Amino acid sequence: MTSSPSGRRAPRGSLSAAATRRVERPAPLRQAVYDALLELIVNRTLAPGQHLVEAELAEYLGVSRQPVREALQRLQTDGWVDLRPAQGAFVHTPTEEEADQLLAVRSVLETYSAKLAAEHATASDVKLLKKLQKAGEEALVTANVERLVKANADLHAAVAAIGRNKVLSEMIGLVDRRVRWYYTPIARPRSRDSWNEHAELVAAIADGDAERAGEVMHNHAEQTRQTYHDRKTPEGSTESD
Amino acid sequence: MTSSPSGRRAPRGSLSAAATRRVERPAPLRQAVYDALLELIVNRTLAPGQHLVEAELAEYLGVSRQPVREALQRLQTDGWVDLRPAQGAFVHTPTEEEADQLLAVRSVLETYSAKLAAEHATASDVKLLKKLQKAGEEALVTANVERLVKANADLHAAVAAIGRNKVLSEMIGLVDRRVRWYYTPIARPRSRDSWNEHAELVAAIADGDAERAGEVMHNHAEQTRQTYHDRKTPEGSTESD
DNA sequence: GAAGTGCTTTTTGCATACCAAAAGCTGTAT
DNA sequence: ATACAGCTTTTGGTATGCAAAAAGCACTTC
Repeated sequence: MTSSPSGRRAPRGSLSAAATRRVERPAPLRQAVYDALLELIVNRTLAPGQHLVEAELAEYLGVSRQPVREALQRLQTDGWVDLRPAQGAFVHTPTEEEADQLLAVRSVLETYSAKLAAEHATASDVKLLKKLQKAGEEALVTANVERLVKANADLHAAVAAIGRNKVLSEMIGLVDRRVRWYYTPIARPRSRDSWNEHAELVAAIADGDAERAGEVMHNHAEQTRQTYHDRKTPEGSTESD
Repeated sequence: MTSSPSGRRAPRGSLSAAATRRVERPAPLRQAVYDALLELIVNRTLAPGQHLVEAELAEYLGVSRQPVREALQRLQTDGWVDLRPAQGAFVHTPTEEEADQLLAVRSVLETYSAKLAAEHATASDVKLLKKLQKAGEEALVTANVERLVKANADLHAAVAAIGRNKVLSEMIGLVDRRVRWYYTPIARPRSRDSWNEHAELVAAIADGDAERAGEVMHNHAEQTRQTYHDRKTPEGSTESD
């Protein structure tokens, strides 16, 4: 029972190099499961409407039902799956209405975020933004959709972080991820305009012009919303990848 | 998909009077536990910082650990408790910074909500608002804090509902509840002003004046925020502004 | 007496097993 | 075929066990 001298925990006393990192997190399994399932949902491996059976997921992921259940419940509160009372989890099927509402909320949150960013941005913040902007424009020329989407997400996240409002950042993170899920399949043609607007946004933030930053972001978000609407009624084409 | 006209919705018996009620919900236990714990937190039975032991809560509530765990995890994602990796749940301790951030987010969400309400309000919507306004003013004369808080919450929720944006409503619900948790203990002196502003808001919505409704709501929220700040600086404070 | 040390206890996190109830499916009798 | 009955699958919850981590305690040592 009390075997081995395995109790050689890190020295409690003079921490010495302890400052570097907090050792290793036990890495809560449910979090890993959550990430895995979210990935599967976002990349359409698990299709909207699909029934997710706990036991299957558990076996597939090599864990027991418990962490799967907990992950599914969190996925529900974040809007990725629907938990029907006695039937289990189904991948959420986004409706047009819901997408529009999400885009609207995103618009107001991001607009505020841009204002805050303009008010708080330091020189190094601006530097980071310009770096991200450049990365985005490079992705633009390679026409790599995945990279573009990521660059876009990174820039928006950076703006939110600069605003120094964690509550806001977190919300934007949640909303944006879902919006991106809906929007990604049709994101192609707007990229160029989008990054021009980003450039304008970065400039406004660099100038510390909150009013203008907010305005630019608002227009940016509304453009996206408009694009979504224009695009959504061609024919039910499932263009995946 | 579900639009198949055949509607094979299991007609087990010809429904008879089934239309009235959806039978009885199986009543998901974790939800009941969630509600119970939230109530205990909000009314300060469980104090901020307190360590919540799964087994204790389970016994206290007469359920097993599992639903308690699930409730605690949802309480975490909603910001009511902190789940420390290997130590369990602690009632969240709100910081001044966080409260302010929450108030700021609430402000922008509510402002948008008011605009939407003004755009969408029907005659019966306005009627409801006026009813709630009246209820609030009655609570005002009785000086019953609890009733006042509830009336306030009801009115804001009604405005959000009128806006017809579910995503927004839900978010406002989450944010407002937390704000109220922080704010309730100091809600006294502003009630009168607050309800005057509510009256103005209702009037603007009734007129369908989105611009004005948004403005009124914005001022209303910012006033609340200001009150919160004024109140929490009794003596020489370290204002980081 | 103070400080550092190991040991025990507590609690979480996950696995496993089991069961009742509900929803879905299937097969059979009429 | 249709309606009914029974079977199967799946959830939601209980109970239990256990490894690992944190906290608390007691004990030794200086």
